Amino acid sequence: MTKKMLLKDVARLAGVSEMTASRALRSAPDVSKATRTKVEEIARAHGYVPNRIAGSLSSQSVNLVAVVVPSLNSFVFPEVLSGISSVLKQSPLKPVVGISGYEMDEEEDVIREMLSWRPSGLIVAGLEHNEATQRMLTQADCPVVEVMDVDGTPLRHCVGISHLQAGRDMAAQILAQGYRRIGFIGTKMPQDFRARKRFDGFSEALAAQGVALVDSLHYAGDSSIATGRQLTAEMLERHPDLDCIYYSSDVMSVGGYMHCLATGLSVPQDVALAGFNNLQILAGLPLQLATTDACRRQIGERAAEIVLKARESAEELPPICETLSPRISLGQSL
Amino acid sequence: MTKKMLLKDVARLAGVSEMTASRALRSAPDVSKATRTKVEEIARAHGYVPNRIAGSLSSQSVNLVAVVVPSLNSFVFPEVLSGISSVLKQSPLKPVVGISGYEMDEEEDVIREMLSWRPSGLIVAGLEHNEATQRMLTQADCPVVEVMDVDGTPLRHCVGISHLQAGRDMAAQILAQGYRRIGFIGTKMPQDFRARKRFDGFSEALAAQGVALVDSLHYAGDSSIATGRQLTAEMLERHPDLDCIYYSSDVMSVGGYMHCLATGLSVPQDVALAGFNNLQILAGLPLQLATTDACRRQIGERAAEIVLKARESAEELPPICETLSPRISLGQSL
DNA sequence: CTATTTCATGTTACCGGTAACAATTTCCTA
DNA sequence: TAGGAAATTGTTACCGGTAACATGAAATAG
Repeated sequence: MTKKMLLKDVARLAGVSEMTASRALRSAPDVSKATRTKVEEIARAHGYVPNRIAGSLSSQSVNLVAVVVPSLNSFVFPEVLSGISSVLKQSPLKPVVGISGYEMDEEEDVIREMLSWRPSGLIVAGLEHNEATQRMLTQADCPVVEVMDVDGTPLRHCVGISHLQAGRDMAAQILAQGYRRIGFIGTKMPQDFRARKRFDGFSEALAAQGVALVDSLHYAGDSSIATGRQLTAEMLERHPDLDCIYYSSDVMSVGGYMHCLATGLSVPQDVALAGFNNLQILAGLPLQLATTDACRRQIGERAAEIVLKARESAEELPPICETLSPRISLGQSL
Repeated sequence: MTKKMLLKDVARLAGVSEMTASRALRSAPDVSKATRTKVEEIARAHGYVPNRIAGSLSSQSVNLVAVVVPSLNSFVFPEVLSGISSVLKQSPLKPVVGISGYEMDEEEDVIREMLSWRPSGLIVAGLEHNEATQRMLTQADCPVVEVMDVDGTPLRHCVGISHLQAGRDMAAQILAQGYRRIGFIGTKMPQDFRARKRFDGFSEALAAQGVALVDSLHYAGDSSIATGRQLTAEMLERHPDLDCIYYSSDVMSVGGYMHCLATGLSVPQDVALAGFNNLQILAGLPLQLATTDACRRQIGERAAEIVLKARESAEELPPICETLSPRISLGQSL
């Protein structure tokens, strides 16, 4: 109705000072029941929406936690987010998401933008950042938690799994099952450091057993079922004798499985398949595909807990680095 | 290094006034090349991150566009978001996402929170909001665009498709193919108004041709391939003679297809399947499933364009309501 | 060489709340 | 019923920038 309701308008209408109105609306203590009710009523009736910009500037506190992830399409980050949200719900903090697009410079911009709002915490995927970003994160006056990955040097707090080890472990499983003619298919490979680490751990562990990768494909584009299928077809055409393919993501291994379904190859008899992440799309397939659970939800939860703990403690929290243990499930495809 | 760099610190170090430093960092006009360079250098060297809270309070402008969607898990909203982002990239505006969880009261909270930051625009999925939310949106002093759906009364601007019509159209296609024993499977049905509308349009159009739905399942939980498979199994057990199932989402129809693969039913000979959204997961399957493209990306783009246009125009933009035309693709499953 | 612009920089006030502290009122207790 | 603690409300200053206007310096004109 009216132009803009300000706190002073609410206060005037309620016949109290701005300060009292402010306290009433924030349900701060030291306001009489009667006054509080009256102020709240008036505020509601007039659709007053407090200006948090002013409030935050004055109180020097912002109830937001910045969360920076590479992408929302990949099926993997929504679950991290959901872990974060569920923990933050017990607090006044709210998550705000920024997308870095697997690009360090984009990440720098996004993080600068988020920090410029002085959030109460920052959760960022990955340990790899450009120099400017590292400076910002080090100097940020809020807790910073790097998540997903622990292979590297955390700036301070860190929650994740070792992707190198995940790659090695899957290699061990695959070797244990007797496969020897093995291929690897990955996406976003120059930019997705974690996929890269899995690849490194994987091929290293194979090599340690005297097994060389027969073929590997590093596709620059996004992962999708369609590309998984496409790349699998290509690889199997080049090497019809492959007995196992390890993918950088479940999305891709599902694509590989679709190729097998479409061409009548039987899994794992003709070719074994293994992915990574334990995505929801694996559930419900006719065949259970091998994968590694990346503990995504748990990572989100722990990261949020660290932010909360840091907020509560008076002095700066000592660095925390949590390494979670991903679980491999062999399913029926290995 | 130092505690907190403020603009005044940068200014002092550069030997200029705060105002000049401010202008230099915002690349405002009226600053000499030399001064600008110097200020920028000092700011960068000391890792100065401007305080946008203060800046926005003073300039009464916030370069953020609030985007409120029900969920990020459903595979459908990331693409809307991506349309929004791509358009906003040509402007200084940045999207900020909020999740309403298919709950009107949660939506109210999220929208209040977002509006309290005084964004330059608000894009919200759906036309259904509780009363308090409607009031807020009406009184908001920024352009508000309701997206995805046009079946209802937009508050002001609106971009979407008619889900009622989408349901009717799919019914027509299914009837045209000669199917008569038809079932429907939907999820989130009390809360997902758009799925509900498709169902209504669908059954209405069938009824108009004298065909009654043989069975329909309204599942409260989230849609997933696994539940799609599960519910399909249940429905086919109850009604082995069904010749076609229409799902509220492609995720579910993929689940149905998985059931058929697993049990040896052939699609569409034994049972025809149709979904909705034209999600990316459909690509790469051995069989192309029938679906309706919901124009998600385009919806995001147009919504963002409306926000930009409203921002540029001096007076308030007249209401815009754009109805996009979803395209059905029959694929090979009908 | 002075008057008039133009360009670059500085000054002042204010954005809309809230912390900190002061003042007032209410409520007890002796 | 006075005196003091407790509960409530008000006053003042300030958060960290930026708009608007004022000022000073350099450039162009006559």
